[in-house]
Amino acid sequence: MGYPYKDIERKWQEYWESKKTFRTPEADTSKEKFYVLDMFPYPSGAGLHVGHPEGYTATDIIARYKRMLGVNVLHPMGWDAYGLPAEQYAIETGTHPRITTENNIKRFRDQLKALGFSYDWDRQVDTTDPDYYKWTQWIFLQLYKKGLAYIAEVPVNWCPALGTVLANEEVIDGVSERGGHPVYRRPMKQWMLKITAYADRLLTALDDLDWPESTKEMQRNWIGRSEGAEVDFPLPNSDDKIRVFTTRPDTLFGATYMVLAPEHSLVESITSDAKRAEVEAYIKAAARKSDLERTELQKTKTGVFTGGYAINPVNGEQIPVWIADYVLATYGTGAIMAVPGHDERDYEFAKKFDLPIQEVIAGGDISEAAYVSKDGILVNSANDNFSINGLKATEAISKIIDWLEAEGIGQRQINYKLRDWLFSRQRYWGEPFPILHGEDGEILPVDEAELPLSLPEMEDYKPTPIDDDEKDPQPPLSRGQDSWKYVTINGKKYTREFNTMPQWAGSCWYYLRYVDPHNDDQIFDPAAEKYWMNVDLYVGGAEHSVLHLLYARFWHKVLYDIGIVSTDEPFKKLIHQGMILGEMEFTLYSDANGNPVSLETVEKASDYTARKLSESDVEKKGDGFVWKENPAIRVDGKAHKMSKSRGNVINPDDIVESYGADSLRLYEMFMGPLEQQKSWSMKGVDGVNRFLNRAWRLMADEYSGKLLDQVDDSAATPEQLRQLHLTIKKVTEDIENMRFNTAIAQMMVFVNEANKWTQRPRSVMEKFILLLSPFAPHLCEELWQMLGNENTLAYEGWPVFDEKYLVEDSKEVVIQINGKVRYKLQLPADLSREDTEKQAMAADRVQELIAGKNVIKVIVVPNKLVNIVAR
RNA sequence: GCCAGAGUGGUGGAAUUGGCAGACACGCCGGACUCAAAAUCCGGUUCGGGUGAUACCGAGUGUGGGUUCGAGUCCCACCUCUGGUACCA
Repeated sequence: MGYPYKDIERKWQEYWESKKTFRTPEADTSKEKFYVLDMFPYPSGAGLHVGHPEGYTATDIIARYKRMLGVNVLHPMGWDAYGLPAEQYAIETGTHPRITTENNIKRFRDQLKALGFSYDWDRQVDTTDPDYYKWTQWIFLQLYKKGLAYIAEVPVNWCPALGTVLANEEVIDGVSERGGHPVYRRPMKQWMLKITAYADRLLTALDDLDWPESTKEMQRNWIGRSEGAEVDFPLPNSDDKIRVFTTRPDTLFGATYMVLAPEHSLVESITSDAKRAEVEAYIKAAARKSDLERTELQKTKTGVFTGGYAINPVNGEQIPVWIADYVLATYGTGAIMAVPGHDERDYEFAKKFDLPIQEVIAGGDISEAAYVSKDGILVNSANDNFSINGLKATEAISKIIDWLEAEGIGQRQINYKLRDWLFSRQRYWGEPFPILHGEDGEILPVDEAELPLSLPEMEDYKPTPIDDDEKDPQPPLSRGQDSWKYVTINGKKYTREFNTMPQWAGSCWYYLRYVDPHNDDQIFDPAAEKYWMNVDLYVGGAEHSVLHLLYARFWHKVLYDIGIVSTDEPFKKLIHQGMILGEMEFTLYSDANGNPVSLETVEKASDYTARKLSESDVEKKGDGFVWKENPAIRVDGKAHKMSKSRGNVINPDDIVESYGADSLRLYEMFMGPLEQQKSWSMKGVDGVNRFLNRAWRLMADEYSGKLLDQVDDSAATPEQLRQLHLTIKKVTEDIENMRFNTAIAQMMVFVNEANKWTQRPRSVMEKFILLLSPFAPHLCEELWQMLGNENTLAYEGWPVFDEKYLVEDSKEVVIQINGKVRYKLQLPADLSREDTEKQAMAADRVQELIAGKNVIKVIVVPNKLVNIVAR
């Protein structure tokens, strides 16, 4: 039933492919360009998910629209193909990850082609292709040469289950982002990238980006700039000092004790003999905790006294030094001055261990809780030659820093939460580092001419299980063939680096390779880069708000500094498509005896049995839903994330099969605003499919596909032109603003109107087809051809809106009395303010409504409304 | 806790300079076509009054206040939800 979408879609996909309709035009500086980019997918074995076509359809509409405006469009697609699943599959089955990856890529590409996206497939990139990762390795060498890549023995996030270390950004709530395995801290020798050198630039450049505010804010928080001071606390009987970082040096007089991170280098020397056993036990226990345990146990503070003291430099008091794991070794100096009166964490710690609490800011009550404020006045903050008493915090901060600097015991300091990027992984399926290690510890970069450095062939891809805490685990590449592992240069023996790069490496710069993807001699032709960059529109999921988008910006800035790219930032405008949830589900809970219970009583769903209800079993009541059989019982109504275990996954292939690609595209755009989270509805797919059928039947016979007699060369009526131009205006504006749902709504209005016409002028219908074509390209190409056009419509001029067709002789003017609509009047268009008021007041109905009242005021908005204020 | 965003019919959502709340679609109800069903077409559909049917009246955009001739839209306070983040000194 319905229009023959299957034949049409196959036909046009073959046409576009064989004619290379969407080949990217050559860089031509005399022509405007538009670079519209999707976040390239990881080609997983599960195939395409309905979330993918959401963003891809949006960018495809923009790309097709821009082409019709005569703009040169770059609209590419590729594969972020390194990653754990292919490797894990290889470990289980022995299939080489390259094979798995190739198969998955083929499947993904077929699925994307079946959706009619206008990608230039000749420009596809694949991060696992040696022709591509050659240049990923090349960029790494540039980073190394700039001193931005270094090896360091650092505390890392070690994930035993994955057999690899992870970047801070890949650890969420103490478990790995992929797989949710526990993560432990341990020191290891690893490659690091000095992203911290770019912290300030990464932060300030955010202000000028046309990005979602939430994403910019997340990056700001992640970079975490804070201004303050470093202050030295001398130790008695020693030349050592404990240096702390604080954002509140104004509270220095309130520092009554100090805390070091358990890993701090001074812990050993400061600890008294009497406390040594206790301190060592605490350090060991802290090291053993996973980040997850550390996070979970954060409610209660732990720590031990070292037996040592330090001297508060502003008042000479000896204060005790503790160690506690609430102080992080990786932030600031790994040590803090504790001001329990004015910091919640220090307050809690001081209460628990009965440490003194000193008030230095008046205005709060520190007998119950810390008073954390910058509004109070400083008290108890003076020594023999210095005082900040009576000042507000902001003034006191700068005054005391000046004093500290003059005395040589402290200075202004800016700190960032951002850490250097841990860049090596103990995995097989990743880019090998182009680095050689001499036996004497020499680090020798591989000559650029020898790139790409390919992965060695191996049979066993398993990560090495950690055998003891002392030795660093050896990555899989250490088990490669000797011919790969060992290199002799000028008689000197070298061993290759056995770590591989993280998955983020390839995605840090793929958007640059698209401008010139087959260049063997250089990373890309600078002229092509200059023409196509920046990316004008970048669409992808919000889950990449920090990781990918921060790393890519970092690499881009480095490439800019060494003159490889011409812009400081890669992505001018960024949009996140909202997640698509499964269909709305209603759940009724029953207790152990099988009696249905109301939602309020269900605390842990596991104690109750859940039963799915259909929409017809429930009824809306108040904020929620109740069970129709017993309206006293509230049921849970919610849309959930699509997941295999929940069984609510929608496969795009099935939708294409039973409704066609155009319906899927249109539905995903019609669901609601692109950025918003939405839940799937099969009924909604029916709706847009019905619309496409109606559009088809305006022009073509449903079954034979022949052009209808009503479509002819007759002259368009003013009403037809009005409807058409209304639609041109609305659709054009909505595409520009990426409001696809309302653009589609307007086209539905047009189809409903046109359905009533007995004659449908070809000139009008052609324009409508062009408007619809970015959304439903297959259907429109077919109709376009049926109307007698020979070529693809992909490069036809976009219909131009003309105001003159919308001019009306008369306008409906709303008459309000005291702000309420009471009457409507048809008045000549562009009537003056005075005449509008005169006509409105003259109307019989208006006189009737204001009879017996005093007219106090009349507000007139010409062509629109008259509000009569009467008492 | 903190940061960001959002609360509109039975449902998804419209209403971007304050000016007819509910476009468009789903669902539902009624009708046409049909032996029947599907598909399709036509009409109705915020809620509550009111009417034979219109007309008409009242209420209504999370809650409470405010500004205004006029508030979904602006201001203040609060509630709920979604996403992010969490000992960052």
